Amino acid sequence: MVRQPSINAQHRPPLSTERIVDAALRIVDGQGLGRLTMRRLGDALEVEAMAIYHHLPRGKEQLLDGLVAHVAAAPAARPSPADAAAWRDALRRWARDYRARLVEHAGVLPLVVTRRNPPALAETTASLREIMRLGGVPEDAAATAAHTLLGYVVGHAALEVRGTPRPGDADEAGAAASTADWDRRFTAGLDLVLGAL
Amino acid sequence: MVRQPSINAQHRPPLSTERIVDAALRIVDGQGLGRLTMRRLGDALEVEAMAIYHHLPRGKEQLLDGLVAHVAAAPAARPSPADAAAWRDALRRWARDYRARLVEHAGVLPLVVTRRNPPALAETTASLREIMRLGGVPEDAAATAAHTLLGYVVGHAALEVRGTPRPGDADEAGAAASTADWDRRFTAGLDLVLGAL
DNA sequence: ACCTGAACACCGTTCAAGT
DNA sequence: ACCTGAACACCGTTCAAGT
Repeated sequence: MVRQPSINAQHRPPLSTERIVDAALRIVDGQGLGRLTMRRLGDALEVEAMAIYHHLPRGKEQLLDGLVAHVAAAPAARPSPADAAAWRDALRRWARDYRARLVEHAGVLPLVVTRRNPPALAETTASLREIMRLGGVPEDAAATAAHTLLGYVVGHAALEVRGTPRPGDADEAGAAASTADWDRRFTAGLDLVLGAL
Repeated sequence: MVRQPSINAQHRPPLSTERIVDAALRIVDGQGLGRLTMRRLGDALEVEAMAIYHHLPRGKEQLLDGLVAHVAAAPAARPSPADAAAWRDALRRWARDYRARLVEHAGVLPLVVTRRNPPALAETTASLREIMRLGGVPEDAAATAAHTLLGYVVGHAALEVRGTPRPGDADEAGAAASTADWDRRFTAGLDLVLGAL
């Protein structure tokens, strides 16, 4: 029986930034941000924690930046030329998608919401302004609208997370609002905001 | 020369929950949330870290809850009966005050925004609904308005923090938006939202 | 009742060393 | 180039002990 050079080197995909961030996101979604440690992340990847630093030289800071980028990346699907007049519907679709992604990864929300990153934020608002520019909305009205809409979406997602008891806490079936309540509230508020633009 | 029984016991105010939370807030405002540790907090209070647990049995969790309560406490000044018709102005005042407090304590914002606390959130929205109830706004319109407004205020505050480079980072005088820009954006968006209610 | 000191089980990160 | 192992300087928290 021929001895393998290493148990691991054979049937394990090599480490990569993408695999690392994916594993980190899985830990955060499943166990919460507080349980994301370099050592646990190493375990999940079947690697010593220190191997991660070879791919993320800035360490945990860079890992958290990667999580934010993965969740908050703004793929504001630009409307096809034919739809240009329907910019309001395009904004509505974008808002619903963005909110869904934020709430789905509630554990990352504290990072998305407050990590200082002016360039990433500028990119998001720019893509919103582009939708409105194609729809013929004046520049400065579009700039205000972009910040207002993004603020509402991000803020409401935060309220939803804040207003939902942790699974396993008390009063889970008590006075707390249900998912359906939050859906309704988000839609109602979104209609208000879009109507005002 | 008479020996003092203890250097500290004499001229030091006794520890209290309030003093602890105040000192913690000073550390967070001055150095950031990441530098708030029980040991550093003990130093600031001229006490061993372990003494804090006598006043906050739930430890750091309770400390963070205290910070959130201190910053996000919603003193929605209820309008005097004479002002009841001016509920829109009352909401505007409330929104400006709340936003100012959030931005002033930017370091606590990640906690305010996402710490699960349904009762505290319900209290805030209830006080907003009360302002509108006195102004004669129908119940369910007021409920939607309260969530929309609160979502906008919290979300915009988060955008401001996210869009402001840390003091000492690069491009501080570069492409980043100024305080005046953010003030203008907040006011413009607030007018949009209030106009839609 | 209030605080201390030592200890425990963790962290993130460095660095020299292995392959 | 990529990963490991030991080590360092921290964490939050417990517990017995002091006053």
